[in-house]
Amino acid sequence: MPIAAKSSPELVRQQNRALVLSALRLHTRMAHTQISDATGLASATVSAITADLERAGAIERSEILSAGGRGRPRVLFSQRRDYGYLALIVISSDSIEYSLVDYAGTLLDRFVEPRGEGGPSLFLQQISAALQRLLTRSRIRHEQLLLVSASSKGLVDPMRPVLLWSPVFGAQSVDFSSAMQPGWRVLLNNETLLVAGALMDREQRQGADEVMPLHPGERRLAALSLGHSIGLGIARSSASGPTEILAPNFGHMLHSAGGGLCRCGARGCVEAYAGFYAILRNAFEVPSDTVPAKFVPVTEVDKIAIRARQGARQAVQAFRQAGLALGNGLSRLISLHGSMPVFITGLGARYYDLLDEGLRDGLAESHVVRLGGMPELTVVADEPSLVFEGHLSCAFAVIDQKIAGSAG
Amino acid sequence: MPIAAKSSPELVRQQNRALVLSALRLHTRMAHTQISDATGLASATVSAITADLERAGAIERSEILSAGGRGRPRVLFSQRRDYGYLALIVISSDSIEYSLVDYAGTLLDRFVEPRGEGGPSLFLQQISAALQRLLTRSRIRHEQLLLVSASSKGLVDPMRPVLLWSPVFGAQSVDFSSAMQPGWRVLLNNETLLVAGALMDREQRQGADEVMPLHPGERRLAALSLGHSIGLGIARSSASGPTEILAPNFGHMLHSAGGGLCRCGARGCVEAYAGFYAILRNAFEVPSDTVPAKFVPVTEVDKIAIRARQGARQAVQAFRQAGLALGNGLSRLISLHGSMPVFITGLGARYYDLLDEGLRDGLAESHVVRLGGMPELTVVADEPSLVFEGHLSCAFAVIDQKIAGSAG
DNA sequence: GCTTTTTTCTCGACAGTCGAGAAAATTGAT
DNA sequence: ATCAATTTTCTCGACTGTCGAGAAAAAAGC
Repeated sequence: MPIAAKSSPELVRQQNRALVLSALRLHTRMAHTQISDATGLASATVSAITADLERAGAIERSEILSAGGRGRPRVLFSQRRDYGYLALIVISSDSIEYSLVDYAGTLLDRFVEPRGEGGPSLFLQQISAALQRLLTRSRIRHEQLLLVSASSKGLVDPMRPVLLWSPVFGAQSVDFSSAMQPGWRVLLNNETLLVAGALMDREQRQGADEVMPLHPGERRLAALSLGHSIGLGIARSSASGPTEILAPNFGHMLHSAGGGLCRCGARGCVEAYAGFYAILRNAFEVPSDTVPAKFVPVTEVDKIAIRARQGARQAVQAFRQAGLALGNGLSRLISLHGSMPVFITGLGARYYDLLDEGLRDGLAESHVVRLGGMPELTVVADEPSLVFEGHLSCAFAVIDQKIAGSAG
Repeated sequence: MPIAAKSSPELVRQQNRALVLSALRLHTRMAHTQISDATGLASATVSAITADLERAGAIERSEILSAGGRGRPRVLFSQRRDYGYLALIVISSDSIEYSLVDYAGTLLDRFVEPRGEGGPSLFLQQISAALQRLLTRSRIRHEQLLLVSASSKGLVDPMRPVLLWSPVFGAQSVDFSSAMQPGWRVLLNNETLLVAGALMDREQRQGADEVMPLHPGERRLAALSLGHSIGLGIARSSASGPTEILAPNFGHMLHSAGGGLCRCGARGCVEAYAGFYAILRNAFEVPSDTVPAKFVPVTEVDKIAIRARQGARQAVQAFRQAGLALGNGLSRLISLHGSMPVFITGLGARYYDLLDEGLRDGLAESHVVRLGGMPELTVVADEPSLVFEGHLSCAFAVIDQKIAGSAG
């Protein structure tokens, strides 16, 4: 019931250890004095903490000494690459990508498997076997795996690693913890949530080129991923506490009551207007209560886009419909979450020229936008890299937190 | 740029002082041992902190000793009523209520003024004069006023005490800090936000009848205020950090693109279907692009409700329309903020029997509700008390935070 | 080889929490 | 009355933190 938890000197040390680790994550190599400047901690405190972390095996002194200038040469600290390893699982509708990453964040191995047939339990068995393979290929022992980080489109339980709804399995929930070896911790996040996290990370990294110990204040952004399905992630870096990221159910938020039939079985979802299958449906004037296509090759949508760019009325309309649905949806997002810049990504971002007008019109209809102005809309390419960055960011945040807590 | 701020022993003490103050706020009178149990702090620490706070003049030892039982009698700590005072301003569309409250939270004085004519600057002058009167009537010196806490319907800047949009002044922004004497701090919140805060407080108070130092985990709720305009507040008590409350722009979120004309000038807002004027408009089959009535007496809506309860088709439809708009809106809230119980309050809550069906139908249309189930819907009476409680809760949180920071 | 310069490291002071036990104050039994 | 029992409050020393200052280290320049 206490409004806040009690505090103690041990917690202070924990917090400051985490602070040092996060600074090191940002700059990869730092000297004693740099750490002190970046964190605002006194030099003596930095000494104590780096000693802790060195003893715990998480960081090490680099051999490379920074040359130039006179005076005692700096000794650089950096993460110990072999402190432990991280397995990433990027799940898409037709394949699964597995990656192995060391504690310094460098990619060691990667392979892609086509996604097998069958229900959740077979799916989890496939993943379990692939993880096994990932480790044996690089001769990594089980205990060295710090964390497994998985991502998928769909709705994820914010607390447990359970997929509550996904394009492939629908409402059949998938519990990833059951695919893990005993002792492994697993993280499951929505894919676009990771994109939002990565974008926020990039912004903060950019803002902190010069070492600045100032507080950034509140900062928010949204990532909108366009494709067969529609994903949205929000990142909020509040002044107090760590940045918070969430993936609301944007794609299946109600766009228009009693509207087009969606893959999820409901009617009028945003996705039923802006997903690839919806664009296809509208472009060919198929009745909007037609059961959606299971899968639409991008080349099909590309064809419609070409026709639209040539001015074909129905194709133009299909994209405009999609833009309007997205714009109305974003206006609701802003109504309920406040204004924030929106970054548009995913396969569908290549049609942004066709979506833009409808999107802006859809936004402009609402009170908040008329009042607070149009949010910044930016197209950002290379979603896969963003997903990768997001995985690292989330996973290492968890891992470093644990190190800070245990390393005494 | 640091992901989190650095920590230090001084901050620990600050945090723990705030903890003790909040415990005292909850239980009003506590003995040394009770404080220790409730906060989880060691007895010795409690001694040090109570000494601090006593010296600062924020708390005092009660004369009343708890009788019964043997052993050394407890000495009870409680807030010093005359530590300072709090002025509350509750703004509604036709009047303004001023209240004076002491540091223990008891109401000392209250009066209501009809709201004058004129623009923002006259409005602020009126408030300034009334505040002056509030203080002189109770012989309170300026320095004894710890905080001014104001509330209004409409959209409030989350950082500064500025009303960005209000039913009366529209988009003419009103900066409350300019109505304050130098040195006064002012808090401005949306009215329904305060209701949400108060409801969350009640829940936590209820859960903590027995002293329990356990963490409550994440808890969320929404307050929906029905009336001439539609207000929504969300309270989130996360495990880390204090409970967060926000008032998104729900009433003017887009309900239906190109729909009924709203007071705000936009089309298709939730309010343009569920506000009193909208119910009136629909009940009399007035075209939905008619400029809304400035003010609708409740008795008018009461009459429609009576007709609806007698089965008059058009009246029933008007309430059903309102219910649907609210239901669709809440489904979007849940899509973007996750599922949470909704508490319905405000003058319009008396028509809940007429709204319920449309509301549930409007909710049921969406994917999230089909997946996660219908949220709990509860009607809660006596909105003014909730607003008052919310004021106290927010204001004292700020005040106690400052005391914890400064009392050395 | 010595000074200058820059960085790292170490030491003592200070602030905070905690557990244990002393001190205080009341009840109840002798 | 007096004294033991009981319960609460208070105090003291141990421990863990952070911090500033200055010592120690190590390279560059003269």
